[in-house]
Amino acid sequence: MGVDLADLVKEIKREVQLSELKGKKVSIDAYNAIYQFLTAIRQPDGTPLMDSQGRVTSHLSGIFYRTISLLEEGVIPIYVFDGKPPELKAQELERRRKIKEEAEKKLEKAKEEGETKELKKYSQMATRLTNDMAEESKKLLEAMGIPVVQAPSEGEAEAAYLCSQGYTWAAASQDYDSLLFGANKLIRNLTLTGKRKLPKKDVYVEIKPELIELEDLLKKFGITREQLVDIGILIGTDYDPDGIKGIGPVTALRIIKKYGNIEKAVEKGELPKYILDLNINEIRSIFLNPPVVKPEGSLDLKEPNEEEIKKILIDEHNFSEDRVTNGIERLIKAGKEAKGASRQSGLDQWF
DNA sequence: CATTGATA
DNA sequence: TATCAATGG
Repeated sequence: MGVDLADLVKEIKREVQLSELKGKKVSIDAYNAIYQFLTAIRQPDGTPLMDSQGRVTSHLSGIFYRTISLLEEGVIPIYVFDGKPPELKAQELERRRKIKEEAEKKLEKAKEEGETKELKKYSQMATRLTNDMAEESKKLLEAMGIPVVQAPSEGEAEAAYLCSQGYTWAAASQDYDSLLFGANKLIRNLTLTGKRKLPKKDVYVEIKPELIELEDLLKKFGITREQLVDIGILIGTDYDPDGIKGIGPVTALRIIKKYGNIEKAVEKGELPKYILDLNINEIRSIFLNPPVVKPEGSLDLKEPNEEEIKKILIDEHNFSEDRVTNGIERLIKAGKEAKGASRQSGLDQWF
């Protein structure tokens, strides 16, 4: 979910060519990416890819092939995994859990009635990202020689930190929260095919990677990051999911620009008093001063462990040997070239 | 979502 | 060689 800044961001976002990212590192919110794979990589009837034991493998397919393709484009992905969520996220997590439960019930019903459309819709809604999936994704990436960072708390916060400290050129996620966490650059729709099907119909639309620069956003609206966070709180974040009733991005922007911050706006009677009970300062702190860690290793590509990749994908999850072997070949070749491109971009010399 | 294979 | 539906696990 995350904060819905679409209406504000649309003013300054721009398309970005994958070629512009050549030789650059990008920190990727792993949960965000994996979840995307789990919902998107499915058969027409909504069934995800599964191994012979019925375990879902859509995420492994997505990670394996997309990572290789990114590397072939010269982009070096750094996957950042979530740690322990902030206490204030409990309500949002509970809300999501309930939605999943409802979706599972509706899915069972759709199964009985054999409604293909409903079946697909609810099986996507019922998608869960388990710990096992995250751990196995991490293992696969490590076997591929791709840098993995374990965040102490929110992965998105860590990915933003890596970007703001220059470890990565940009942070990739579908959520705008990255901007509140301080990522200088956010890339949305970091995909290769550029095709995505619309939720309802079987229509495909062109989806191109887009770049949003924090500085452009703040300049455009004449606000600080602190004020952007206040705007987020009014709209609603994972830590106050409902936001303030009746206040969307435009109103929130107007109010914060006019009064400077939430407290002043409440004081002047522009916002209801109950907002002050929302742990505003704690939410601000989550975005402005989140728990993050310096990456342990070098964030450089390593030699792929061919045997380990094959063990995970072929032996344990029934991937086609031909496809995996071919993928590993591409991976090795692209890895070497990407390293070269990284050296040329000069980004490495900072460290 | 990404790749493959059929089609022209 | 380009396009698109089918397939992947």
